[in-house]
Amino acid sequence: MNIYDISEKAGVSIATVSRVINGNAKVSEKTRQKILAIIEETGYTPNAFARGLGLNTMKTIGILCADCSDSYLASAIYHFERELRSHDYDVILCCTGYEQATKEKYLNLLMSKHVDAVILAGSNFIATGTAPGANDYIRDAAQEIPVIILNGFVDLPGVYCVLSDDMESVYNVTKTLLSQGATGPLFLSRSDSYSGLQKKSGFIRALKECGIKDGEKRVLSTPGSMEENTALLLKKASAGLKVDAVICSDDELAVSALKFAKQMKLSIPDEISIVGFNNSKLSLCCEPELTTIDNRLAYACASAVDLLMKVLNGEDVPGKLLISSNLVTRGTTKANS
Amino acid sequence: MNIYDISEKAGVSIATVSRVINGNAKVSEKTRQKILAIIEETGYTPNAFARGLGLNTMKTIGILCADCSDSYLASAIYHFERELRSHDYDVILCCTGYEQATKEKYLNLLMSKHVDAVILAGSNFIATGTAPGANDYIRDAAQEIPVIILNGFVDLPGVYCVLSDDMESVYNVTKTLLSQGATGPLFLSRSDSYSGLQKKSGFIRALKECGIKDGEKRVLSTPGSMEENTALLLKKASAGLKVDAVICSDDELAVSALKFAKQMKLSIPDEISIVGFNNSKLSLCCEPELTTIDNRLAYACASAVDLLMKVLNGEDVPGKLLISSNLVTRGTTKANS
DNA sequence: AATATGAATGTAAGCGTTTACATTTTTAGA
DNA sequence: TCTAAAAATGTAAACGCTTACATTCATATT
Repeated sequence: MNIYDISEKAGVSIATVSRVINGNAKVSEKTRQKILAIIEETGYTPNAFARGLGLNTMKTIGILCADCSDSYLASAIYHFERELRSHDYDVILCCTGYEQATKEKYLNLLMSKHVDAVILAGSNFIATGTAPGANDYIRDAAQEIPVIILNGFVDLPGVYCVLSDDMESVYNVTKTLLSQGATGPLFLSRSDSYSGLQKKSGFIRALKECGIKDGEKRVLSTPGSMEENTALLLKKASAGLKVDAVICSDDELAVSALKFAKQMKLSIPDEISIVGFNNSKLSLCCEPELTTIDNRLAYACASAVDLLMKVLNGEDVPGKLLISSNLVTRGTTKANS
Repeated sequence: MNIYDISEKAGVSIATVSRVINGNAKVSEKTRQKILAIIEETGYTPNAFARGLGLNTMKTIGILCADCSDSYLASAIYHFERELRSHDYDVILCCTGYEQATKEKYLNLLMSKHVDAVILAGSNFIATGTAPGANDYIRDAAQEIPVIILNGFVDLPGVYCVLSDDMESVYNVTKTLLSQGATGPLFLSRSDSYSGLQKKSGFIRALKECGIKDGEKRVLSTPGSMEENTALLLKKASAGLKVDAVICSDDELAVSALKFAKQMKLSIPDEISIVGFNNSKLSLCCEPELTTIDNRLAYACASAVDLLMKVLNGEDVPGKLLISSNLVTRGTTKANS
């Protein structure tokens, strides 16, 4: 069943059928109805390949993420998909893992499939080290199609970044904890991703303003499993590091901190405060429930798609969009007076 | 940059270039190398649409899931994507939500994009009620392309189901709990999905074998949020229902049960045992950590993709593949003697 | 050296659309 | 009623590939 079959049944040319399908050219109401009826009746759907060949677009957006089983990224993908589909775009998904070479490979793969744009979900796509040209693969891609980055920032033409103001939110919550009397604040982070660095610098700035100089020493980067994280905290504490407030770069780390506090028999939040990040489901599963920074992912994703649609429409948009976060105060911090 | 450019540079015909690209026909080693060098040098990638048009396949599998932010489904998608990509297939993702009409709509949409097969991730794609023809949309799709169902079963030609043996695993764990002396077992479930029903029947069978007749009364279906679930349990308990063992159809429900136990000041696992399902990250975040049924999702997904590849190769494969689960015993049940 | 055979390569049709341009039909104004 | 302009429709080329079939070239056999 192809466009010729339809045109034959309708007694018109394929051009007319095509025009009805695409709805962008004039067709008399009578023939339009007739053709629509036949399409309906036969269940005809245009061949997407042929269409793509002709138009050189397939209304498809590529999403790259390191690991879509990560709850944060999974949520991001969920929101992206919903938003994009509401604009009639398909989503092709690519989980790259965390290796640079793989990221580049899959980005190129998506490019070769002629996606209309690509979304890099997660700040890990941005190299933060000093390796020169580590972000070239993004620059190259952006020369051909729009590139959207969620929670990362690089200043390149054709790259549009949507990020939560992590620095600000960590700064604020740290200030709050310090003002509540904390003297042993700690920042627990997973890696030096772009957003990790942002958060860290917010933390350090807050410390500095309160007269704590060697903030760097109060930043802990930790590799992996919940157990390891808890163990690391225990080790530091037994080595004499005072800990009465832990700000974490995600909720899972906060759970590690929670376990640490329980093992140290510290009462929460009186003797120790804990703050998570992302307001994930996890934050509701703990005892007590986690105070956490809600970076409004759904809103960020919707904004990103909005922005992308404008770009695809040729409108002028800024290369950077900052989304403000909310602190959700629950059981692991003192109520603010 | 297209195949003509390459053929010109190489001084051969486009057919030869095509043969080199596809590697399925004989080309002399000398020309092959020459062409490969030019492809490498120019960075040429074949146009996927044109290719699709010619082959009527785009090496793309559609994955339908209700909600990819659900941690179980997110993991499933992650594993599917990895496996499929290792076979050089792309994944186009579709989150349908839980409404029947939307599921059908998106399935049709994927069909119209000429995906090579479609994976329905999650038992919620199977109607368990008595509505006649509720699964017709699956039957129709399966007439055109292979349909893989994860954790659901319908007996239809062209439909291949990969499921964990939920009935068996719930039966086993229930028996164990009963043998450990539980007299107030409860099955906590989210809805009457296919796998929900399987689990339920395993529970009831175990009860029956131990002389508990009205097993149905010990099955609780609960709608939604963690709070509501906990509240429901509290209500039942205060209405006099004895509860000393809760088997849950997912880990999140188990967390609700955990909260219930804590509020009732029941000691875990001495006065109450709790069993979750899926062995998700959540199960490690609780205090104590959850005993949970590991349905070996990664293995199931890999098996499903294996099976799919065979189907696409025209090999004969069974329509049902059962994956056995493992009980992971942690802090919420007594160690088995 | 002539021929048969098989390997390597080329030619051209086809895949199902979109769309610029050409043609026909309709409409409106005189 | 005739004509000019506008609207509707048709024709055919293009998109970039795959592949059946045709052709050329190399090799082995006699």
